[in-house]
Amino acid sequence: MFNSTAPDDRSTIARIRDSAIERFGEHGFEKTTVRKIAIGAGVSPGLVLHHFGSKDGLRSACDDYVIAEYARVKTDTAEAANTNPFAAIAAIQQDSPIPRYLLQSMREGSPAATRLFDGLVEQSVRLMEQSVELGQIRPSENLYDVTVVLAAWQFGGLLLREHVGRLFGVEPFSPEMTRRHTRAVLEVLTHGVFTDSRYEDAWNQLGDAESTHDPEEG
Amino acid sequence: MFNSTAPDDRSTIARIRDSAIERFGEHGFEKTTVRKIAIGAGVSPGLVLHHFGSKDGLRSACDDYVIAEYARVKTDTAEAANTNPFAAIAAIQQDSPIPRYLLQSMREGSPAATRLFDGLVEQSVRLMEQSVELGQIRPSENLYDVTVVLAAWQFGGLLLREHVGRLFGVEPFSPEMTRRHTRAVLEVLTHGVFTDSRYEDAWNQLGDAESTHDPEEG
DNA sequence: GTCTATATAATGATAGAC
DNA sequence: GTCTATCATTATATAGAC
Repeated sequence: MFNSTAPDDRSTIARIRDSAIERFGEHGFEKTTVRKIAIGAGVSPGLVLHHFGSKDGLRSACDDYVIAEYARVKTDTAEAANTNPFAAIAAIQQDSPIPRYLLQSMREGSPAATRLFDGLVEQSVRLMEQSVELGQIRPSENLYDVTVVLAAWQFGGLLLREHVGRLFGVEPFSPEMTRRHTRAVLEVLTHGVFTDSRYEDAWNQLGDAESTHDPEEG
Repeated sequence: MFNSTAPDDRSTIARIRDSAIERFGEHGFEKTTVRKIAIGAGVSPGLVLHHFGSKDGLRSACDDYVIAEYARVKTDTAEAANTNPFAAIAAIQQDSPIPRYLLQSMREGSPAATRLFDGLVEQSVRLMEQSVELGQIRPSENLYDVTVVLAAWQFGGLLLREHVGRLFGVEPFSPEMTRRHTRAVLEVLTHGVFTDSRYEDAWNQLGDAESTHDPEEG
C-alpha cells in the first residue's frame, strides 16, 4: 500500500529521503543522525546536507512527502471511509514506514503532527455529521467535541500500542492485537461502560448550578 | 498537592533532582542537558554528575522519586478513587511537575512509563471489577481488555491535549478544557456513539465465521 | 561537597577536489 | 552529483584543587 516505488528506479534524493523517513519514524528526530541516514541511503553524510540544506530541511521534506503520500492512500480508500466513520484512519494503523513516521511525529509534536491531526479531525467531523443523518451515529449536542475526543483517543491508543500489546500479551501489530483491540473498542463505542447516566447527570447538574451563579463560566 | 516540600530545607541533591524533574518533564530527556539542570539547581555541571554518576543515573533517580511521590498522592486520594472508577488518574491530569514528568515519560517510552502504566491498569482492573459488582459499570466478557483500552485512551488523550486544546480553541489545562473534555468523555462512556449494535454484531459474526474455519485463530 | 578545567566523543555543517 | 576531509560546536564525563 505504501511501497509502490520499486527500489531500483529511486533517485539518490529519494533514497536519502526514504532512509530518513524510516529512521525518523523508528527512533525519532533527535536520536537519528545525518550519518546514519547517509549509511542507510548508501551515500556520504555531506551529500545529505548538500541536497536538503540542513537536517531540519530534510525533516521538512519528509513531512511534505509523507503527508502527501498519506493523503493519496487515504483518497484511494475513500469508499471505505464513507461507509464506516472509523475506517478513516485505518491506513495509519499498519506497521509500515509512513504510518510509523506520522505516529512518531505525533509523539514528538512536530509540525507535521498538527497538520495531520487537524486534517483528520476535519474529515472526521464531516463523516460524523453524515453518519448522524444516516442514523448510524447517535445525535449529540456536542458532536464536534465528541469527534475531537474520539480522534485523540484513536491516535493516543496508537501511540501507546506497545503498552497495550504488552498487557494483552501479544505483539503490538499482530492480528491478535487488532482483533482484541477492535472488539473492546466496538463494545465501548456501542454500549458505553456505565450502567446508567448517573455520572453524566451529575456532571450536567454541576454545570447548571455553576452557570446559575456565574453565566460567564460554567 | 505535589509541592509539600518547602524550598529552603531542600538539600543540594534534592534541588538537583527537582531541577531535573522539571526540565525532563518540560522538554524531554534528550533535549535537556546536564548544564541546564545544574543552572536550575544553582550548582556546577560537575556536581550533578558527581552525585548521580551519569545523566542516566539521574534519570533513574528521578523515575524512582516521581513514581514514589505519585503513589503517595494517589494513596492520599484513595477514597475518591474508590467511589469513581475514573478518578484514579485524576492526580495526573493537573499541570504540575510530577504529572508532567510522568506524561513525558509515557511519551518517550522510558522505563518509568511501563511501571506507571502497568500499575495504573492493575488498579483500574480492580476498580472496574468492584464497580461491576456495585452495578455502576456494565458487565462485560472482555472487562480486562476494555480496561486496558480505556487506560490507553485516558493517557493517550492526555498526551495529545495540546491538539485537543487547539481544536477546542482553549488552553490545554484551562477549566474550560476540562469542562468540555469531561462532558464529551462522559457522553461517550455513558451512551456510546453508535445508534445500534450493527458494527459490533458485524464484527462478532466475522469472528464466528473465522473461528469456524480455524479454531486456533479468530 | 563543591568548584574549575579539561578530556573525549559525537554532531551538524562547510570547503574543496573530482 | 558525489566524495573526503575538516571545522566548530556541544555533549557527557572525569581529574584534581579547595
